[in-house]
Amino acid sequence: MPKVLPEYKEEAKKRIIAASVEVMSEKGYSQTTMEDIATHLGVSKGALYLYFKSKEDLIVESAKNMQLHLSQLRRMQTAGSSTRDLIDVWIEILDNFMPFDPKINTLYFELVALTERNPEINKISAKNLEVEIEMIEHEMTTQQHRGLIRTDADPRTIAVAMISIFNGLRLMNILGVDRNEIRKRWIEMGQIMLGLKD
Amino acid sequence: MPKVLPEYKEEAKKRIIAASVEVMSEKGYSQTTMEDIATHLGVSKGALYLYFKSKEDLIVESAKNMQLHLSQLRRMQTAGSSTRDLIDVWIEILDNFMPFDPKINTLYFELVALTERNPEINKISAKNLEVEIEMIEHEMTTQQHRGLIRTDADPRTIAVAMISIFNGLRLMNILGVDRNEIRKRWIEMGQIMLGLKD
Amino acid sequence: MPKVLPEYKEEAKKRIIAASVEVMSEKGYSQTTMEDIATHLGVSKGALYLYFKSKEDLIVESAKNMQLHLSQLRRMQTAGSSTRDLIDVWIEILDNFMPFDPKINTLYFELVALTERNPEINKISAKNLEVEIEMIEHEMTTQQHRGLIRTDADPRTIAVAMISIFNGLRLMNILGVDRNEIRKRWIEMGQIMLGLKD
Amino acid sequence: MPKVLPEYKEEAKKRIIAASVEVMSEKGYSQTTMEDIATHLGVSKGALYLYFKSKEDLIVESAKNMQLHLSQLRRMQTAGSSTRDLIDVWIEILDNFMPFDPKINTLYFELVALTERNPEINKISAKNLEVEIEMIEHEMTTQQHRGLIRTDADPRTIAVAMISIFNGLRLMNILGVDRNEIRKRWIEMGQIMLGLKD
DNA sequence: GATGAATGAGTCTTCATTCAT
DNA sequence: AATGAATGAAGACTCATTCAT
Repeated sequence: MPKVLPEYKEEAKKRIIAASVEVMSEKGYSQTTMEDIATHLGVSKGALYLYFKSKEDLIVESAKNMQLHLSQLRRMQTAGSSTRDLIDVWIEILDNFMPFDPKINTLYFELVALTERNPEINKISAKNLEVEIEMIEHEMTTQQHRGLIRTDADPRTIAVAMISIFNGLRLMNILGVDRNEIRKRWIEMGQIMLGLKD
Repeated sequence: MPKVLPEYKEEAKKRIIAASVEVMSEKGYSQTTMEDIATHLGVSKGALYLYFKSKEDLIVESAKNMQLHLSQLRRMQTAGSSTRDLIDVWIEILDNFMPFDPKINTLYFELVALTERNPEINKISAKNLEVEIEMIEHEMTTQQHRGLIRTDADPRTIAVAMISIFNGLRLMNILGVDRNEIRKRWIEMGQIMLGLKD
Repeated sequence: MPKVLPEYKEEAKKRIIAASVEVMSEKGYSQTTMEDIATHLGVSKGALYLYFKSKEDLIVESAKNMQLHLSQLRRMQTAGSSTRDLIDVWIEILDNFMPFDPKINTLYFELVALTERNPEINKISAKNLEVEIEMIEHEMTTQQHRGLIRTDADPRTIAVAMISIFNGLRLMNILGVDRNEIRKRWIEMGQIMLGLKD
Repeated sequence: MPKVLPEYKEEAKKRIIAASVEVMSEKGYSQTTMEDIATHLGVSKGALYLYFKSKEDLIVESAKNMQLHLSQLRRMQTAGSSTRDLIDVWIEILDNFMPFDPKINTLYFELVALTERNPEINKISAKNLEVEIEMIEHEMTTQQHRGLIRTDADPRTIAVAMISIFNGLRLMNILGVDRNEIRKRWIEMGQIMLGLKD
């Protein structure tokens, strides 16, 4: 009587994606085999194909999943208020969303790269990016009106700066730059961008 | 009959690396086969093994080669002088070193990712990055002494910002952000970072 | 609670065989999976194993089932009488037993082929064939005595001819020979074989 | 200097096809793996892919190859002359072209079946068949003019009869009918069809 | 130096079959 | 009786690598 419970199927997919991301983080995207993922989960290879129709499909879903982290940024934004120092929000963004494990950031770049050959996800990612920029831009506009940050800069530029710097620091993390160094520079770059220096 | 003339051998290697980068830009690193590269060059697969002892080896060399572009940045720096507006130097950096072809930037990320699993290149890249930061930092210090840029920021922070932003914009290029938009934001970010606003 | 009612079980088997033949006609024997058959029936794969202990078993039963069509030929024979033109009987055999759908004839050949690797069915089929030949031979003998067909031919030869031609025309159907062309040739071949010309 | 010598490549393909037909005759088309064929040839699996881009491709070529036997029938025809009894030509056709090995005939039917799902070969086979019919038809017409065979039958019908019977007898061979029985019936059917009785 | 040919380990994918519920 | 889920043994195909010529 019970047809496939969608919840169960979704649940299983999520677990597979999680395993997939874990293994890919460890071995690298192109070195990861279906076998690896299955073993990691303790199931048979065949089982993976009950939930994803191909490796490509699984990778694409995993990639979409990683994007989520990025787009969760938005939740943070509205937390900013006059009562808290704005720079604290800036700092929290790093602390909450930067995976300081180089393997994760490496995988992030691998999947972005993958994206370039897969128009479908490229579109999604591009859309996500735009939404993100607009979200931050909107927030910056608000803060400008409140007189809490510099008003001599296009709020969109500040948004683009924040995201670019964040991703640029991922790369530095991969290349071994120290976590504290990254954090310190992130903070000072924030002060400059937001105009909080002096 | 003398041993292989080193010059010739080096010449050949360079051509292979160039072909390799070209093909990888087009098809993606993990999709590129030795066959592809050989075909692109019009030689046999076997020939590649006369110059590189494995695919890994070839890729590593190709990766090193791509880093060059980045490290050429240094040449630019000393071009900055009081007679020219500093922002022009900043702009030239983008114009000269940003490959606006998403495929190239994608490959750049793929190779950085590759790096993470290959300690050897990771070390080299890390070293290159550090040299670069120091170079820019030194330049910024000079400019601060001349009073041409903001003095209320750690010159190393400015260096890190420049590089981070640059790489962050590579990602935006991959995700389809318009070239003009990127250029426009780069300029304004430069003005902010260097303290040239108003 | 009594054992499975044999009638029910037989009923179910028949339905599965029918579905199996249908699907195999469409996709070809070797391309047909248990999944296909189950889906076609709207049951689970596991259910098939309640009635057949293996795919091989199911196929063998399906093959036997197809042979039936062939052996039904016998019913026709006695229909021939002096009052009706014998050629009409000949024609009816084609009209009643030739499946003009190439897919069916293709499956017929596939199953005959399958037979060759399965001694069990091969024996059965061989037996069926022999029975058939004898049946027709007997009929032909009767007609010869009545003086309704040529008497200068071994009645068994006529029987073999009828069956061979019938099967040879299946092949022509598969290769796209037009239905009317086939029918027309069948009739003239009948006239020749039975000696009804002029 | 020597690019692939087409002769060599063709030579290799032929050997592979021959092995393929041999193994398929033995194990059946759908049970034959690339591994089987490679092993039979004493080469690696990979080698097969140097000559055929897929198993499908190899099978199709093998199928085409089998058709050749059929279409060689034409060579026989013109051999018929008034000086030799026509029935001898008829007999030679069986003796030369009927593979009395049930395995071969089985494979023949399997490949015909395969054909039905592959429009490309189906077209070729249909064309071959038509050519064959016309060839025989033409021959029969000639013989009719010479007064050597019955003139009260459409020569095309005789052609269709010959081919149908031939293929129908393949099936009997598969089902275990004795070689001598087949030969005997073939001869008498020939006499009837050609009108050589009495 | 260069190549055509061959290799074989590795990978994805399919599918008959089993089994707990 | 029936099913959803899982299994694992194949099997097609790829590709880095080797090597005789």
